[in-house]
Amino acid sequence: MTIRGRRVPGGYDPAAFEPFAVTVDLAVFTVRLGRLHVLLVERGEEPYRGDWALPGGFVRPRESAGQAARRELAEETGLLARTAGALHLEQLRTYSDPDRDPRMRVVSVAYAALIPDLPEPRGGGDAARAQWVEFGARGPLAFDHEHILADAYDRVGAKLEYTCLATAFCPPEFTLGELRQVYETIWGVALDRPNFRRKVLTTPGFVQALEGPPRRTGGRGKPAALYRAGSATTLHPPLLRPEGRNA
Amino acid sequence: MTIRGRRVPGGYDPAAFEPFAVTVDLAVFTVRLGRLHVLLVERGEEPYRGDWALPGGFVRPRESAGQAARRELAEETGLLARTAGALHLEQLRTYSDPDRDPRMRVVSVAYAALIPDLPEPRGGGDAARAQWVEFGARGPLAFDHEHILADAYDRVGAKLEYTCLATAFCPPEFTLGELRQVYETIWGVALDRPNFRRKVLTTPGFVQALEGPPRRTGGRGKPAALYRAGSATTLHPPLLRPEGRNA
DNA sequence: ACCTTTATAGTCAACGTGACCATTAAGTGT
DNA sequence: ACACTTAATGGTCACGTTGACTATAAAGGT
Repeated sequence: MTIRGRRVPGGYDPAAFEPFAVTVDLAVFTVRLGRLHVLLVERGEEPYRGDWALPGGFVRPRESAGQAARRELAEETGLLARTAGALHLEQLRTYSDPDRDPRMRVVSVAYAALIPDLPEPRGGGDAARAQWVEFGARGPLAFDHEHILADAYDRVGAKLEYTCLATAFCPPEFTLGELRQVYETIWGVALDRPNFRRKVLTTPGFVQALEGPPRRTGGRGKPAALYRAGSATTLHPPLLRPEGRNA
Repeated sequence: MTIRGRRVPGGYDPAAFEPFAVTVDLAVFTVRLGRLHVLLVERGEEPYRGDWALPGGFVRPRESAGQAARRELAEETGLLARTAGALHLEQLRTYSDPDRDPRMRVVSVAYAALIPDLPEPRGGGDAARAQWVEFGARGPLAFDHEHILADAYDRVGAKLEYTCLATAFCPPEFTLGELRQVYETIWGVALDRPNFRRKVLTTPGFVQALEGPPRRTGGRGKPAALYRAGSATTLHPPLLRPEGRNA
């Protein structure tokens, strides 16, 4: 069978059905002032006009979902231009409930992104306003974005345990206190300072000490040594969160 | 804007583009005779006619990708009818490279399925033949299925470490030796028998001892006690594979 | 000066794990 | 009948990691 000059699988004609739209949705996280924030846009149209939603948009005919995610993030927030490579972007999973969008059949590939607390987002394009909203302090989100965001949060929390992902929330140079605060903020627990330090420093490749004598203060207290993210990506053994189980 | 009686997002008309097709691809694993096997179908049409491919098919307009995965698995193999709930099905990730299918734009949601070595698959529908093929002993697969299968294998191997997933490969009643063989087969390593036993039995909810005096032999050696899968889904602490790092 | 805050150094016991060894209970081969 | 093989099961022991905790150092605030 041939449709629009392309062969399609026998016995099944996709053009006979109503077309699928494919979108990407982004759960962009950052840690700001010791609190987890999510990047949200305010919807300017129906349905869900005025509600918060995850940034995202349609995948174009000649790009992959990952490319679409990067493009949308740049378009709607201007983040990519400033942070360059200092960005962790990871595919979460795909949401395909037939009724997840009341207008038409939309299959959405969700991504989670982690960035340091440097940039200030700016709204643009379809998204009237893009803002950092504190996680947990927001009304219900449009579509199934509440569900997506919850999944993204679970994934990020879990990946902190066995990967070096936490450094993605930190600027290029950071103190161990800042790194620890990432864990404490996302997990919502207090970690023992000396134990955390020991764990991080004895894990090869997690962080890399900056030799220069420069030290920096976070406000009060003794100045801390500076570190950079190391070359390792996974933690062996993992840094498990205390007591509470994740599932 | 209204298309086919449905409102579509302003400024972007999905019908103006060539439509996306959405498919599911399945990486179905089982452990048979101490070796990992994958369920593959032989392609009956171009492109890749005669090559092996992962079972899968189009997502229909009124079903989710997960429902499509279950339906395709049943249609192409008849597995679901026999194994009922004894099946672990998990979304892997979505593959969306624009050129992954030479015929048209196809976005595929990949799933991994784990089943015990009970059923015998039967080809049907589009799939001429569905067969268990030993993992690693096969020619290149069609499309990007080689890539999908490799990702699925990595995921399964990793999840054995921190979940109770291994029991999904076992029949309802199994011995600790059979459970251990699942790990050894997929990880490709030998595990210390007493240590494995201790780990499994001291992890609450991993397995549940069957009180009846029934014992069973796997051929030679002392008969082993039988167990059922427990209620736990995650392993704390994890059962890490020896030495070699996964990444 | 004294307190608060944070970083850093170190100790100690509990726990989990890997490496072993020993025993039990079946089948196999002579 | 006997030794040999195989696999399950029971147990020990040393080591490494971790959680809890104490102590010291270096900054700012009052």
